[in-house]
Amino acid sequence: MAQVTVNQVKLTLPDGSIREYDAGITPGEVANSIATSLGKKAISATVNGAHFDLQWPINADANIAIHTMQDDTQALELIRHDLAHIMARAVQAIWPDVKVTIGPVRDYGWFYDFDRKEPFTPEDLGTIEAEMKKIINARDAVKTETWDRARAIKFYEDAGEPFKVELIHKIPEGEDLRMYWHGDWQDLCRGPHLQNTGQVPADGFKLTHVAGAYWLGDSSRPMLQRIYGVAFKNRNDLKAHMTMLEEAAKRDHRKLGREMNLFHMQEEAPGQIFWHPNGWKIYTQLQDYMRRMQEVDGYVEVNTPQVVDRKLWEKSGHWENYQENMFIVEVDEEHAREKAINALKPMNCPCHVQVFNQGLKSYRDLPLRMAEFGSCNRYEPSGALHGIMRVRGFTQDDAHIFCTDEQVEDETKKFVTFLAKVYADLGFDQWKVKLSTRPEKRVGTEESWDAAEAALANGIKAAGYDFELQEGEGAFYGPKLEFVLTDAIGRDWQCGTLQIDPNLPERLDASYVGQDGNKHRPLMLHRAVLGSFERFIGILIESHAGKLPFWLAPRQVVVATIISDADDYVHEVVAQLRAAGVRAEADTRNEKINYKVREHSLGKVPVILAVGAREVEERTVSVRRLGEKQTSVSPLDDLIAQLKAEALAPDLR
RNA sequence: GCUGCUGUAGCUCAGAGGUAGAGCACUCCCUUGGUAAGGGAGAGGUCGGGAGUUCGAUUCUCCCCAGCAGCACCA
Repeated sequence: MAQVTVNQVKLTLPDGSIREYDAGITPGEVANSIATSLGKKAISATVNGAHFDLQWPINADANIAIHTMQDDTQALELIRHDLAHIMARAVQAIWPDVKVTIGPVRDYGWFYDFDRKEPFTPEDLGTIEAEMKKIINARDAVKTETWDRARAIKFYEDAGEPFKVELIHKIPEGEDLRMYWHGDWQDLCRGPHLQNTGQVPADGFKLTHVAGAYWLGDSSRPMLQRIYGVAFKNRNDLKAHMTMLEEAAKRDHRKLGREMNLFHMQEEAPGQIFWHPNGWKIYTQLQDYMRRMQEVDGYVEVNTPQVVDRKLWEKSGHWENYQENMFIVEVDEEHAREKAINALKPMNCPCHVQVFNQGLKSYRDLPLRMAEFGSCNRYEPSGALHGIMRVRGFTQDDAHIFCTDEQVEDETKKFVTFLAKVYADLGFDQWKVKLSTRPEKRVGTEESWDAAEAALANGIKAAGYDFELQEGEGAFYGPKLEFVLTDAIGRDWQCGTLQIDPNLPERLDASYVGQDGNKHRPLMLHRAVLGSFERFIGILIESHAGKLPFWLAPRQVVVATIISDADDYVHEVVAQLRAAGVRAEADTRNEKINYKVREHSLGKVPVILAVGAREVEERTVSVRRLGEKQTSVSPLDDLIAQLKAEALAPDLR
């Protein structure tokens, strides 16, 4: 008699106990075997670190942990992923001719891309939500199978789903394809999923908006319609999330910029900023601070032209590679001695090499750290513009460090240390560093890339920081570091950067005389700490919700009268504060103190001094700090001494 | 640049095929009030720009510009 042998697998549970099962056992069955109640509560499992569907077979010894809805990470991933499918099913139920594509989970929710002629309207979102709730209430079972490629392709060709067919062609040969069914609705999907649609909380999700998105992220491919949703385990979490978004919207620098009268922008100069006195005060304070800091750190400051002949841009390579982003200036023949085509500089680097190239440089001059608060203009695509964070006219706190290969690592360490000090001074403790390595299209030898990438990695580690790797994201000439801050609603913005560039010194023929008496080519490190003043100020405003630290606040003190008999004293107080280096203004308007306090509080003025008969009499002021309800009375001289100290920039304290 | 949405007073917004309205802000008057809006009066708009349909367009249609969300881009 033939003996049937079934392989056994040993599964190790989180408590360390080991159970044996027939190979091919599913996590669902394992959960049931542990306890019926666990079987009912189970939603998925982690098997050797991978997130497993309850229906997937386990064919080898493994560590296993069964998940329930109590496990937030897994529960939310499943809920959001199932909702992506449920939404796609709802859309196809309402509009059967819509083609489906992909629908991944993302922060707080998911999206799904559809191909449909007519645009989805905001009203459609409500219709889709209602249909989704029907599907959830139907509690349809979720089933999964693996299919071979040919069968899956045939299936999607018959179903008229061309995008799915294309996706399958992108999946490596030999891999089985996992098919999922939510009820009778089918999708190609990696999984895992919940076991029935009813496990998704019907009141914990919301469709938020529709937007275009290119198929496969490729702008030469068709544009699809992407519907975004957010989902949580219950209604309260959803509500909390929506409240958080409302709060974030209040910190939007575009809104605060208007309310605090910092700047404006208008149609005639898209992507460029009209700085008002208040906003410009922030800007100049920040610039003064950076200038002092850079001087201490061994930089020299230069200033270079705005409008430069195309000849230089041809030499630097910008004319060929960057022209579509440049503002081109053609000089009218009648006014020009010779007809010339110029461009507004999009970057400072070529000009800095011109400064470097004046006179002979020795190895003793290196590293040469050349800084400029360089105004640049770039013709950014219209859709990329965003408040003052992404603009067409901006000023970088730019510098180029001319140095030798051997100096790169030390310069990197020095720079990162410098940047960290600045960020800390400005109130940023949370920032990310990304190291972008060699891209496919590149110049230079493998050895030089090895060395450059290692120098950056070692430099940043030596400074005591960790980095994320972005493979293949470097510039064509060299690797780079990006220092990333986050805005009010969680969007990342690159601020600081450090890039190694052997290319531009070569193209523009920069050289120094080495110890050996021969000419050598220096490396160039492009670097910025804030990135651009415009973007950085945008981030500053959002992260402080407009309540800037005292030294940066454009309006630091308002001295407000309670009665008009206090006018003279108020003017005296303002004069003394100004003499002490504090930005102070008088508010002697014929309004009640309540009104004045409200207005200046909304204006984010950090200190309001109220003055009535008592204060005049006693030569004191009543002090109210922004955000505090309580007031205190202080002798005028004491307060002035205190605010004078507070008004100092961090590096001057 | 692409898809969709939006554009009415300084700001936030309502409105309708018959050349516009609110609140706040602004100006003036009354009020001198002790910590987040005291009262009254007044002034303020080529309804983003251009063309078309119509007796008549700010409203409907088309084109352009700008903004917003996302995608793409980001030397």
